Amino acid sequence: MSNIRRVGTMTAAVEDYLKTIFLLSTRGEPVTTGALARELHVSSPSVSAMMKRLSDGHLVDRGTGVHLTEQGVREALRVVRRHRLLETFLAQSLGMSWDEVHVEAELLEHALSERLEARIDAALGHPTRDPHGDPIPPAAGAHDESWGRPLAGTPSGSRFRVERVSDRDSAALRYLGEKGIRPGFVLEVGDQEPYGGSFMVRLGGEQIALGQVLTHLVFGTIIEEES
Amino acid sequence: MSNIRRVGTMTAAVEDYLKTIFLLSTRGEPVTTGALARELHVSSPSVSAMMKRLSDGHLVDRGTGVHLTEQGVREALRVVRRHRLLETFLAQSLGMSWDEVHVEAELLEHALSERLEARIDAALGHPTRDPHGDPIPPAAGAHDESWGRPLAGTPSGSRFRVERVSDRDSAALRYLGEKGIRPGFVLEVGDQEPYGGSFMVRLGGEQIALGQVLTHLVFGTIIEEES
DNA sequence: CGGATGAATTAGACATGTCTAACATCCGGC
DNA sequence: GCCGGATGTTAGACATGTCTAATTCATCCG
Ligand SMILES: [Mn+2]
Ligand SMILES: [Mn+2]
Ligand SMILES: [Mn+2]
Ligand SMILES: [Mn+2]
Repeated sequence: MSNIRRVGTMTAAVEDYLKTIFLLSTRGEPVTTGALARELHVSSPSVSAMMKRLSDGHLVDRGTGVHLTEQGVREALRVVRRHRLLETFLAQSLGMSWDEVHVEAELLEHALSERLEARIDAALGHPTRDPHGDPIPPAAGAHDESWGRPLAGTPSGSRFRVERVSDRDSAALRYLGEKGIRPGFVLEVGDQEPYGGSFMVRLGGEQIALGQVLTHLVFGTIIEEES
Repeated sequence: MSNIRRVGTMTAAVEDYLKTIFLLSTRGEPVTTGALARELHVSSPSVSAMMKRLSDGHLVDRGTGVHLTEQGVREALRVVRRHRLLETFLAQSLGMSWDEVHVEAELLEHALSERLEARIDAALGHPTRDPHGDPIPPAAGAHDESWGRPLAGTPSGSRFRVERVSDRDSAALRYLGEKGIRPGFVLEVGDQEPYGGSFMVRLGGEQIALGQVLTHLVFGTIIEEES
């Protein structure tokens, strides 16, 4: 009856699996039973069972690890699009902070009709990035999910433009947001303090010390010095 | 895993059953297995099974028909509140027409967190009526769900203020909306054409003929002539 | 009073999605 | 070449929510 399913076999669970497979693989991480179980907070037998279902439904192929089929990618992109559009909407139109929107979007993404998706997209002026800098897949056409390089390991003295910040860790997001580290801002990279200490960066005259964990959540590019 | 459930036993299905029981009973209709099956588009054994579960969970009592317990009413009101807040939001903030919002809200109502509910409520300025004139239950405190009287049977010559329009029939809503029949407007009631013909009303100088079905979807009060 | 009718429940099945416990398999190190 | 540990799958169970078919039960009518 009035369930949260849409076309054919697309349930909230299937959508979350597809999305997670997509994100893991575009991050270059191996897509294994274990990785999916960890990521989705389910047991590995649950993942095994779901992979069987997705495979039967021609949404994934199984060789070494799991790979989305063309149709699987298409469905995954639809979910990712809804997720990121919703995050953008919640932040922009309802004033939610960037560390709150992910959890909300995680639920709403499964209940968003195509019509409402189009309305939100239009109301926002067809945005291409969500509040964390994640690219929003277009309704139709190609999508580029490249991550740039992590802030970790950036050589001292370079200038680093922040492009994306991982939205997984809400507390870290809040912390980074307070420090002003958001997509679009440029950091002057300083030294890594010895023995796994803080990573020093400068933003608008302010000196900021970032713990190891944080430098692996911030992605962007090194700006070539225009001499 | 990331399911659409919230506290304890509250699933989308349970929420829809509670809401439907609440609406049937406040409309004064008998709340029977058959009525619920019809209303929710499920078989009667499905309803029987769910009534057993709700009864075990102390959400309903079963004597002649089904009755919500105090806790059942509380939960039902929470769902109705979310539904109507969402309808109001979709209409007001996203420009959806009043015949589109019900279907959307039917899905979203199960995925709305308390936090987001509060945001939407605040953004709208704590509205008390949804686009169809249905009262929005407050987050806490008493709620009045009275329906007024149907337009059908209103004596010729009286003035009738439209207060609520049933949101069940989308096509009828669109039609009524085009004619300008919305909550807040006052109709001058004319004659019922013979043999089950149209019901004639006048709105802002315009003569409108309403079919039988429509006059049972419009509710309001007769205005006492201020002489 | 007995049968037809209709409403509700019971019985039994299935799909989805999860779990734990047990088993299989692979791979690196010795 | 075998062995232990990690990784993954199978087996079996359970909760939720739905269905169809069969049964029960009350009621109404002749
Ligand atoms: Mn999700
Ligand atoms: Mn994001
Ligand atoms: Mn619903
Ligand atoms: Mn409504």
